[in-house]
Amino acid sequence: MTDDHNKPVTSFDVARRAGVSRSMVSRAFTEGANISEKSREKVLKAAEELGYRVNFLARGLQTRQSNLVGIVASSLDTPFRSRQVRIAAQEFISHGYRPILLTVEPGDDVGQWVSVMLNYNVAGVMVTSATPSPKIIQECRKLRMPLVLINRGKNQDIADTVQIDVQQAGELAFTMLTRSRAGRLAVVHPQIPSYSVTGRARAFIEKCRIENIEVDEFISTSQSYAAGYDIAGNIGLSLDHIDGVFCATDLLALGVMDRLRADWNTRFPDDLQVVGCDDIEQAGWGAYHLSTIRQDAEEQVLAAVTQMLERIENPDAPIQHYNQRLTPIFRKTTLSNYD
Amino acid sequence: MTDDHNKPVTSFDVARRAGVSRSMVSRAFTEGANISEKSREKVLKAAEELGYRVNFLARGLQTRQSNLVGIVASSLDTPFRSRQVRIAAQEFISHGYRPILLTVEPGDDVGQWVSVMLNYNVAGVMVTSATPSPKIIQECRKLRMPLVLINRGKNQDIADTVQIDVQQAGELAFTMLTRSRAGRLAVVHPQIPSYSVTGRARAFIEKCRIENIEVDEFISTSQSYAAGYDIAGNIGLSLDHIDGVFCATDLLALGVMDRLRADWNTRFPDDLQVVGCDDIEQAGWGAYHLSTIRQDAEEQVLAAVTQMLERIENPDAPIQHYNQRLTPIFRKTTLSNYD
DNA sequence: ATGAAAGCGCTAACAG
DNA sequence: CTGTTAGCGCTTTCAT
Repeated sequence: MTDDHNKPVTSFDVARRAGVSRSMVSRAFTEGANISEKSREKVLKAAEELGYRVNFLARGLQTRQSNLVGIVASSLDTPFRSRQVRIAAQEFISHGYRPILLTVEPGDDVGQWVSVMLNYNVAGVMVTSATPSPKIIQECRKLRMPLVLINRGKNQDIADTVQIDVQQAGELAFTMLTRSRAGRLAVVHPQIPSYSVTGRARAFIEKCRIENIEVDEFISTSQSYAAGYDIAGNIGLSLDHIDGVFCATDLLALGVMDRLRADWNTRFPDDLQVVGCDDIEQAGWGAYHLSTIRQDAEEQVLAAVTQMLERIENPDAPIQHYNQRLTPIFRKTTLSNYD
Repeated sequence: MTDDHNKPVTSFDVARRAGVSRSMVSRAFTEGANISEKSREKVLKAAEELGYRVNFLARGLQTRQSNLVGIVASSLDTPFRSRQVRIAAQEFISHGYRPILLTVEPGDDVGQWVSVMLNYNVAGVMVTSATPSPKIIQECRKLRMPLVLINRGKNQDIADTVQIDVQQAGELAFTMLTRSRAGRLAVVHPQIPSYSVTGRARAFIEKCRIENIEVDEFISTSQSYAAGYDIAGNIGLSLDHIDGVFCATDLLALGVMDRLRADWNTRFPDDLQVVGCDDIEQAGWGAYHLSTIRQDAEEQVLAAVTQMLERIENPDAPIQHYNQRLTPIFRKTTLSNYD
C-alpha cells in the first residue's frame, strides 16, 4: 500500500488499477449494466482494495436525479411527531431514499426550509409542521417538486395532503363523552390555530351546538403537557358543572389529569370523563389509561410516502387528498364503550 | 414567460438573461465574492425571474466539500433519543449543515448505514444507537471521515466520543437511595448490553458490593416502559425485603411504578424508593415525580457537534473523549435530598 | 463487451 | 471587476 495519499479515490483510480476504462467501473456498480462477470469482479476487487465508494452526488448530477428526500418537521421531541418522523425516515430508506431532516423551530419560516430543500435537488419533500405559505407551495409546484403535507388541510388543492377527518374527530369525541350520560361538556385546545388540532376542537364544539349541549372552551398556550397542566387550573374551578372534557391532544389531556388529581383529587372517569386525541404511547400508560381517538401514525405516514412516490413517478397526476379515518379507543377515562 | 420549459434552469440560463458570464452568477451567489453591487443585482433579478436555485450538489462536487452531515440513530420515537436528534439536527442546521437522518431498526447493521453515509460525501457522521463495528470505524478513520459516537464508550480510542460517566451514575443512584436510610436494594436493567445503560447498572452493583449492601438484579427484556411494566411483576414478589430500586432508564422506572401501583398498591417513596436515569420529560410528570439522574441531552449533543466541527476543521487532531457529568434530581420517589 | 468523448451544473484559477 | 478555461466524479451515447 504505497498510495495512501489523502486524495479521495475516484473511479479513475479504480479503472487504472483494474486495467479497464472508467466506464467499466461505472458499469460494475450499476444494476443490470452491460458488463461481463469477469470484468465486474476485477473492478470490484480493485475498488475494495482501494476503498473506493461511488460518489452518489456526482452520480446524481449526471443522472439528473438524487435519491434524497426532505422531511421538514417541528417539535421533533414530541411523542407523536417523533413517531411520524421515525416511520417516515424508515419508509423512505426502505425505498432507497435518504431523508434530509430539517427541523422547524418556533418562529421559523417553514417555507424557507422547503426552499432550502430545493437546493439539494431532493426528489420530494414531506412536511409535518406549520403550513408553508401558498407562495412556496406554488413554487414547488412550478418546479415540479413533489410536496406532501401532513395534517395541514387541503391547501387550496395545490399540494398532495394526508389529513385526519377533523369532522369525525369532533363527533367521535362527543359520542365517546355522551354515550353513557349526557352532560355539560368542555373542550381544551391551544390558542395557536392549526388545521388538525384546532379543527377537531371546532368540530366538537359544532357538534355540541347541534346536539344542544353546552360546552365550555378552555384555551391553552400550546398543545403540550405543561400547557394542559396550566389550563387545568381553570378547569378545576368549573369542576362542579362539567361532566366531560375533550382535550384536543393527548399531551394536553395528560397534563389536565395530573393537575386535576393534584389540586382537586379528581377521579376519572367518576368525577370527570376525559377524551384525548392522537393515542400517543403515554396515553396507554398505567397512570392514565386515557380514552382517546387514535390517529394511526403508521397509516398516515405510509399514505404520505405513497403519495410522494407516486408523484415522483408521475408529476402530472391530479392532486391527491387522503382523508384518514379515526378510531375510538376506550380505556378508563370514559364510563362505557359502545357495546 | 415563453420559456416555461420543463428543463431545470441552470446558471447558464441566468447568465444569458442577465447578459453576463456564468462565473458572474456563481459569484453573485457566493458570500464575499469579487463582484460589483450592480452586477450582483442584475444577476439576482434574472435568477428570481427564472426561478433559479444554486444546485448545492454540483457546487459541492466542485468545492469538494458538502455541507451534508449524517445522523444515525435508533429508537427515534423514544423520548430521550428524539430529544437528542432534535437538538443535533437543530445544531447542525444552525451551523450551516444539513443532516441526513438514517434510522437504525433492530437487527440492522449500524456499520452499513455509516457506510452509506460515505457515499454522500458527508462532512461527518454522528451515531447515537448501537455501536458500529471496529471495522467501519477504522474505515471512517482511514477515509478521514469525522465520526462521533454518543454513549458508546471510548471505542479503543479510535473515534471521538461523548459519554456519560457511568461510574458516577452508579454511585449517584446508590447515594440517592441510601442517603436517608440504608436498605436492601435492587436494580433493573435490560438484558441486551449497551455501554451506557448496562454500564450504570454494573457500576451501581459494584458500589453496593463495596458498601456491603445486598442488591437484587432484575433483567428486563428492553429499556422500554413496557419492559419495566413486565419485570415489575417479579419485583412485586420481593417487595417485602426491598427498600429501593435503581432503574437503569426512566422509561423502565415509569413502567415499574405503574405496575407496582396497579398490582400491589405500592406507594412511593414510602413503600419503595425508586431512582431512574436520563431525566426524560415524563419523569417530571405529576403522576410520577420520579427522582432521577439527569443526563443533559443538550450538553451532550452540543459537545458531540463541537467535536465533529473541530474534527472537520482539523482531521488530524488527537481523538477526543468528552466525559459527561450527571446531576441528581430529587423529586418525590426518594425520601430526602442532600440538604 | 468495452473504450472514447461529451457533458451534468457548478466554481476556481488565470488573464485581462 | 469580469470573462475564459479547466475541471470536480460520474454516467452515457456512440463507436468499435
